[in-house]
Formats: sequence, structure tokens, C-alpha cells
Amino acid sequence: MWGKNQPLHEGEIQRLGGDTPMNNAEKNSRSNTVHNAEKLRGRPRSQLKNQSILQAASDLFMEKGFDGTSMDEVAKRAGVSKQTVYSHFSSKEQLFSASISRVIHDYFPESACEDDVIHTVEGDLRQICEQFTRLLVSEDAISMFRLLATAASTEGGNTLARLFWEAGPEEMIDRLSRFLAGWAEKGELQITDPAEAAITLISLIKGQYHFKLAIGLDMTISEEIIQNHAQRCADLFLKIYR
Amino acid sequence: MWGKNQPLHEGEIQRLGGDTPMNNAEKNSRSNTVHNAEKLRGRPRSQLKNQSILQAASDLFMEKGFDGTSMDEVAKRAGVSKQTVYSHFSSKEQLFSASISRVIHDYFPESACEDDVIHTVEGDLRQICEQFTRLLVSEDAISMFRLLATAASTEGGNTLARLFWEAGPEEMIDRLSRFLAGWAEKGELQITDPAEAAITLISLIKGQYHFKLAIGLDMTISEEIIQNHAQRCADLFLKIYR
DNA sequence: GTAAAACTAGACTAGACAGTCCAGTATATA
DNA sequence: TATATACTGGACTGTCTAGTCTAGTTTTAC
Repeated sequence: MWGKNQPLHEGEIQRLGGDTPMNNAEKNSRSNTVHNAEKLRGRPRSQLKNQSILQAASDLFMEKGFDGTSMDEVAKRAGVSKQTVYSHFSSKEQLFSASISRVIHDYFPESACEDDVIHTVEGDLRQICEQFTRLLVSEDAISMFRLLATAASTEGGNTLARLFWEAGPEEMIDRLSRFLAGWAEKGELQITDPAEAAITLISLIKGQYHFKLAIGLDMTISEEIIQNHAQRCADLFLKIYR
Repeated sequence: MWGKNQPLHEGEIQRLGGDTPMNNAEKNSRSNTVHNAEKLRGRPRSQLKNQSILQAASDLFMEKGFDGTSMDEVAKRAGVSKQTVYSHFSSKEQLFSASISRVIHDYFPESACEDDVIHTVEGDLRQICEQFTRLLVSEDAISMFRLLATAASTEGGNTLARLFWEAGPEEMIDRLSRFLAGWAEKGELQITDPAEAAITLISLIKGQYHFKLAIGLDMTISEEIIQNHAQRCADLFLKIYR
């Protein structure tokens, strides 16, 4: 999903040139993570390298955690000198924070509640449950969650947490709420507080799997399990709200 | 709960003598964490010091995580020399593992499903929901969870996870299952798979709070919130299973 | 009493790692 | 072209810490 385990060797960086996404206002400006001053002289910082560093850093942080990741490693995997890393990001903490932001930014890119094929409450709900189940037990989601749980007890941990919450789960709850509210309006569901209902549904979907995976119990979640679980969640939810 | 932030100074160790719990077979034997050989000569290792070390270690690990805790700190807080720490535990990893085991061992000491005052399904369920809510959002539970999530990506992480799961959540699910099965037998609940129902209930109870606390969103969970949440969970559960 | 082992205090080793410095090279603007 | 800045690669500093060692003290079993 985010190119894990794909170290960028120097020659390969060029390859990324075309499709590397550029964040908002950083396109033509020198404004960057460290210095926001407007210095228009000299060689500009390479956005490519910036991306490589962020990519390498997020991969490594997710794989090995904050303490388990060294700046030398980041530089090496990014195919960049250590000094360049420090030119783009003033400290390990700042790099960490920027990495999480990046990951969050890329997270949940597609809506889980798109109106592709609306048929029935049951059908749509089933589908949504399945998508959410897949997302919540995915390696990326679990890594991300662990990362935040680890960072939670450190300085600035709750800033990251808020950042993550607003960009991720809250957003998802919002979408889900709107979906549920839609069916409630049509009289198919009896919901007074859609947000609350959305949280309930997500809780059911998490079930035991999210917890078990988060603490590191190795378990394989087969396609069959996902299907059954999604079906069951949808059934339970309808039993409550219909 | 586990005497956090209460460093043991040397003089105070004696105080603990009377009520220090001794683990099973370690009472009179020299068998200890490191050497299991039967050496009956010389001064035996002090179980008191053993306990102090474990206490200090679990507190520190829960507070500051594995990497954030140094062996010097452990020794200092335990009121013991560093060498003694290494005499009892051969490495930081082993100490960590032993600490978790200890915490797990002390965890969930009292049943949440005791038959003190049985009245109605509603009443009992409400009470259980409240107890579980309290437990799941407690600082200790969250610290413990974070600790395991952190250890998950390291060597031996899933051993700890299994240990924890079996001593903690699984045990709780069992008890809860029996409770639910009891009411099912009486015809008050329609439950075919009590374990599954128990997991569902716990999922509802966790709701959004456990997740938010785990990632470090600072939020105060007032008495009122707990009460309302417990009531709501009980209601939802009954809506499904009655 | 004696031998064996635990314990203390603190010095010490060795390695890891964040962050800096530097000398040389590449690439941009004016 | 001149100048400013980015970038490289590698050496370097300072700090932190797991784990060892030592010399002397205390506690126990025999």
C-alpha cells in the first residue's frame, strides 16, 4: 500500500519523478518543513528527496517503531545523505510527526460509503461492514495503531493522536453517519443519533480481531472469516436499529 | 493499583516482608528466574528483592515503555543494586517478560460476574457493563495494552500476547459466557453461542473510548459518562439477544 | 566457624545513535 | 558568470545505556 520494504536506491529516485504527489502549497515555493522563510536564491530543495525521506521514514517507523528506527537507516533507505535528512527535517521527532501526517493524509483515500450500487439497507450495510472489516484488520491499520499507541506515552503524543483521529476515524464516522442518516430518513432505520449508531457499528466490526492483532497475537484472518464476520455485524446492527 | 510512583527505599523493603506474595514453588527453594539448578549452599536470593525489582520494573515499563526504561532506573526504584537486578534476571528482555507475567497474574483478580445480588437480567447486565467499562478505560488497562502493542513488533512479542490473552481477556470472556449462558437457560436470553455473545458485549462496551485512550487522546471519562455508557450497552445487548 | 553465595557501590567497556561539521560537488537564481 | 544554496560522504562529538567487573560486606547452610 505504501511501498513497504522497497528501499529506494539512488538510481531509482528519478523513477518517481512523474507521479510523486506534491502537498498543496509546496509546489513552486521554497517553503518546506524546516525553513519557511522566502529564500529564492540558490538551489531549491528537491521535493523528490523530500518524498523519499518521508516514504522511507513512515515505512520504517511503522515497521520498527520510533526507537527502533535510526536516522542513518532512514537516510540510507531514502537514498539520501543524512545531512539532507536534517536539511529537510530538523529533528527525529519532527520527521516522525511529518511521517505520521503523511500516512494519515494518504489514509482512507477512498470513501467506504460510495453510492455505487444502492439496493437495500441489508445489501449496502453488508458491503460496508465487509470493507470496514478489511480495513480495520489490515496490516497498515494495525501498524499505524501500534505506532500511535507507542507514541501515546511520549511528549507530543496527544497532538499526533488528535491529528490522526480527525483525519482518520472521525472522518469515517462522519461518512458512516451520513449513510445511516440517509436510510433513517427513508424510514428503514430507527436512528436518533447517527454518530452514535456509527460508533456502535464500528465497535461491532472491530470485535475481537482488532484487539488481538494489535497486541500481536498471530492469527490468520481468512476471506471466509471476513465474510462471515461482516454478515454477522450487519445482522446485529439491523437487529438493533430496525 | 500496583503501587505506581512509590519507589522503595532500602529501609522500606522490610515493611513489605509480611504480605509479599510468593509465587508458587518459589517459596523455600533456590529456584529462581535465572538459575534453576539446586544449589543449597550460601545465602539464598531474597524474594523480597525479587518482588521489589518486579514491582519497580512493571511500574516503569508501564509508565515509560520498554525503551524508555533503563536498568539503572529499575535498580534505583527497586532500592537494589544493579548487579542484584542482573542476579535475578539475566537480561532486560527477561525482566520485561517476567514483569508482564507478573502484572497479568495480578490482573483481573476479582470476578466481574460474582453472584452477589442476582435480581434481573437487566440489573445484573447493567452492573456488569459498568464494571467492565471501568476496567477497560482504567489507566492500568490502557498502559498494559499499550505496552503489549509496543512489544508486538519485537521478538517474542506474540508469546507475551498469548500469555496475556489467556490470563486476561480469555478468562473474562469465559466468565461472561457462563453468566450469559445462565440467563439463556432460564429463557431470558436467546443465545446460541455464549462466547460470541460475550465478545459482542465487550465490543459494545469498548466503544470508542478504549481506542481513543489507547492512542493517547486526552479525555476525561466522568462518572456520568461511565454510567450512561454502561446503561446504553446493556440496552443494546438486550435489544439483540432478548 | 567456614565456605558459598547474595548483595552493594561504583567504575568500566562497548556499542548505538542523534546531531554536527567539513570539504567538495551539483544545481538553481539573478 | 557569480552567488547562494542543496547535496554528498564521511568523520566526529557527546550522550546514553546494557551489561561486566571488582573489591569488600552480609547472610545463609553445613
